[in-house]
Amino acid sequence: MNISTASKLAGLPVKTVRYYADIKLVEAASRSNAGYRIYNDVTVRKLIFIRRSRAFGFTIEECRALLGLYQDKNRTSAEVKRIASKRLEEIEIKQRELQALRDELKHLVATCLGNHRPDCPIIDYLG
Amino acid sequence: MNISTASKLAGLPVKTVRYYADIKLVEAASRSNAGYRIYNDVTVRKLIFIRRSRAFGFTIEECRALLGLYQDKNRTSAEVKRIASKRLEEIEIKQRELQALRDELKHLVATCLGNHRPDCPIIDYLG
DNA sequence: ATAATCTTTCTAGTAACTGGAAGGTCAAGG
DNA sequence: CCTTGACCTTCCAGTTACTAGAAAGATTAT
Repeated sequence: MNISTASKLAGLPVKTVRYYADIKLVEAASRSNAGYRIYNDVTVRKLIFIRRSRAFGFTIEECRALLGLYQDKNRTSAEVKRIASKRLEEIEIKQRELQALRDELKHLVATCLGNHRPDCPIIDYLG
Repeated sequence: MNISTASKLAGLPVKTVRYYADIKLVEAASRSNAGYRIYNDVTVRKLIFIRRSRAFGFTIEECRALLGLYQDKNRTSAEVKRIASKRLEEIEIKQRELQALRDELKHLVATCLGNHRPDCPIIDYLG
């Protein structure tokens, strides 16, 4: 399987697939005579795992840890839960920040007349 | 006023103050005989404006636009409102994404026993 | 005079890719 | 056999918004 096939199966851009091998997040693919990368199902499965972990906002380093656990048959679910809980907490903090931001900005936008005059509560607030 | 004083008044790190001049977000400060940057209140005011705009998540380029409007006595509040509304919409999109993510991750974390055994619904889901 | 605390410039690193150039390979059609 | 187009390779640079650190000069306090 060439890189573009693997990339389609994994749902990742070709460049990203190469990149993940460059940073050793997945093992380097073997090569054809011409030097083309050859992919197998196991690596594709890992790429999918990474894509989904990334979609959850796990950093590459967290993905590396999760991937280690994914492959480690001696892992404990407690380890996995710890990483996921940490991420969950980060998400919830971000949510509260965004909510505060939104409320304030929404208020400003609502107050601004948005007409041809220069008076603007948004600018007044920021300045 | 030296850079560290300006930096304290603006609530920004010294490095950041220099950086904002490097990218011409604010005008370059004048210099003392020894080559030290000398700051005035007007620039400090702009730095504060930028800091607050950044805290709202406006990008540097958006700050540049807002700063232009901030200084432009012929601006219309409609222009400002447009930029702020766009940012508001981005925030709300991000909020919906985060909410979906949180719900899913929270469910996974709740389902995971988090014990010494390897069985883990989080890993199962990701893989 | 000396030490501590500024300040300067410069380079390079961060996260996680992405874009593009220059060139080699492969399969299909004429 | 040749060409065309789609693939593949490597390498370098750019993105965002700073931040870290080094080497060296200036200022201030004791």
